Amino acid sequence: MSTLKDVARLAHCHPSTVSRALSNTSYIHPDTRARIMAAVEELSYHPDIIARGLKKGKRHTIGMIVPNLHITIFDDIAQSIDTAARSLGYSVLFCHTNDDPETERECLDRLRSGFTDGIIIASTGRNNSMLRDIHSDGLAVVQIIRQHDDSISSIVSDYRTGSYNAVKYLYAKGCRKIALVNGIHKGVYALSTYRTRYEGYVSAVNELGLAEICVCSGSVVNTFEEGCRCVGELLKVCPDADAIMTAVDIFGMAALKVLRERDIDVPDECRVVSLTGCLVGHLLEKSLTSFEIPAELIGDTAVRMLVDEIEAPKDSKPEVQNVVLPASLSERESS
Amino acid sequence: MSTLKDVARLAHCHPSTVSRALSNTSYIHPDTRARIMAAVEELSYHPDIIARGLKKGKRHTIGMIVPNLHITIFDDIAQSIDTAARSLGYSVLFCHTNDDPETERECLDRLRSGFTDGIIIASTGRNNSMLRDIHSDGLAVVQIIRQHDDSISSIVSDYRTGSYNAVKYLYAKGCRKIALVNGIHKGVYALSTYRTRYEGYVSAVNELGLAEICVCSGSVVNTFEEGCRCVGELLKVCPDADAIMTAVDIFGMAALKVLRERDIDVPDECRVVSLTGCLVGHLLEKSLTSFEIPAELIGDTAVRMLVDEIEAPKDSKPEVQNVVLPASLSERESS
DNA sequence: CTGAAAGCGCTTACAG
DNA sequence: CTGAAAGCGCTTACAG
Repeated sequence: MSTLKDVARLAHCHPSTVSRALSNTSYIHPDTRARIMAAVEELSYHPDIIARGLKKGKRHTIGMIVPNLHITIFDDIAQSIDTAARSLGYSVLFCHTNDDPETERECLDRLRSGFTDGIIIASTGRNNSMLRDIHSDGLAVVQIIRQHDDSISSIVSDYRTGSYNAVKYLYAKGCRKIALVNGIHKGVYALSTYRTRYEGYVSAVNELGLAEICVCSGSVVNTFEEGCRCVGELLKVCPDADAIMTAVDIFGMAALKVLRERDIDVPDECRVVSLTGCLVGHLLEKSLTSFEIPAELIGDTAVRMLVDEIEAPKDSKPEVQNVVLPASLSERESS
Repeated sequence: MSTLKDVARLAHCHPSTVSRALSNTSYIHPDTRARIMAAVEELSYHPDIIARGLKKGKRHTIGMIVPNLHITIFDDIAQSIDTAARSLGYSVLFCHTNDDPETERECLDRLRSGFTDGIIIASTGRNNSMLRDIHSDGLAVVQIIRQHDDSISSIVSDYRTGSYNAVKYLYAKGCRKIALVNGIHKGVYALSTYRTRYEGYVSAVNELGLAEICVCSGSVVNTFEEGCRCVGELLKVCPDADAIMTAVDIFGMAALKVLRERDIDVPDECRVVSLTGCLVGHLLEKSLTSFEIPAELIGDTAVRMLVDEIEAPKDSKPEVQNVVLPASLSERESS
């Protein structure tokens, strides 16, 4: 690992001259420049961007905190954040929390300690005051997928309308016993994504004069097994449900699995729709109708908003923005 | 963002004293310590770990370069790397390459520029000399899943044996027309993971006196669509194949899909086995028999090996280690 | 027990 | 056009 000094020594000039030559920040005599370039080559010198950041007060790194990658929308989001960040000259620090507030706190603690210029987070909502702290301490923050704090920018999808529309869509297909398998939507562990989906569902169902049939997960992490359990419970309560809406794809996959085991034909006897399309839906043997949340756009926009905030001069930070993107229906075999 | 200096000013002492108090590196008078702690609290001071690293020559950050998260084993590996790194006090910088050598080069260039103490990479194999350069420059490096360079530690699975065993397994089930849908296994874009699988397949097939039926993907990134195309081609060449082995799960899913479209019953008329289990297999409507590669163990071990190398004193770096882990058969509905 | 100084690898006014 | 100095936020011998 050679340093500026090493290059300077080899090129017979001052480190500051090397710095200037490499950053193209002032005119350098061609001979000097040539000697410097030769030395850089010879030592295969790579400037230490972090040390540069120390001086400039920038790290060129953003933190990304997501719950979990496995068959969730977050794997796509993570990739699009990485791509967008790289194109703007930023690196991304990856943390996953499994939606455990304690882990989340740990991640935030690290990221605030000089590692990043800003943070993109899909949070549990249980460390809001810490997040505000970090934000007012000078780090840029953008919430994605879940908005827990009005004072911090966010970019989410309109889950309520998605859910509402899903009921209407299924009703139009002739379904009259439309069930919802949801994430946790009440109590301390409730997430707004599930609460709003529940509300959208209830309002549509009431409007149409249908019965409310809803099973809510008992686990913070949405697993396949928990999905199977919920669908099983649902079919106990309402064995002749003719439609199942699931909050997330992995629950949708659980529904397809359980219905197949019970020899209930999809979609003829029971239709299945997922409210969070994460690209897995169209790969399934029986493909899953989903409301696709625009993962790539969310990642992309989040990075753009974050970097805008990071790079704005201290006295003219951009205003808090709360972006809401619609989900779009992808109709497939399951409905 | 308050600094050591701010704390010192408020606590009426020297910054170096604050530093010592916080790092517990020498005895501090209780009164002084109390004043310091109060100041830290009041300013909600968080030490800048990166600046600390500058002085100490450590970043406490590792880079992770993977091809692609989406329905691959890399989402599990990424999570386990994150978990293991965090537990050892390291953060992880995330990059994905889509197996594009140019992107990979870009990622390596960033990571070597002072961002990390070491790199975990599932590489394309087309930037080996750069990787060696980085390694001899003093950064720790560990290869995962794909080993392209003997001089750098690695941790992979025994793909050849996995593939060989899969043929034997299918033969024992009565299959006699066993096909392989592989990733790119020859030419400049070939990866050893696919080459060795091909070799294992060929040697088993020869041993058993069966015909070789192999279709190889034409795309660097293993997509569902390409999988479908390959399976389609395979069924043209050999319409009565009674077993399909696929290099990766997403090809396995493609096989299930195409066979269903053609009304070929799985497993009665044709069995399907994936050679890279990535946890998606058991979530499918018709679950997918897979050779499970121990993703968690790989991530975990990779971090441990990397950190060992990072933290070893300069004159006693650990020897190059090439770890090979077996894949284990998870028998499911598709076979 | 604690202060003052030097230094990690860089950048950037300030001179000349 | 380029050198010398100061400084980013921290740590750590060295004194006292």
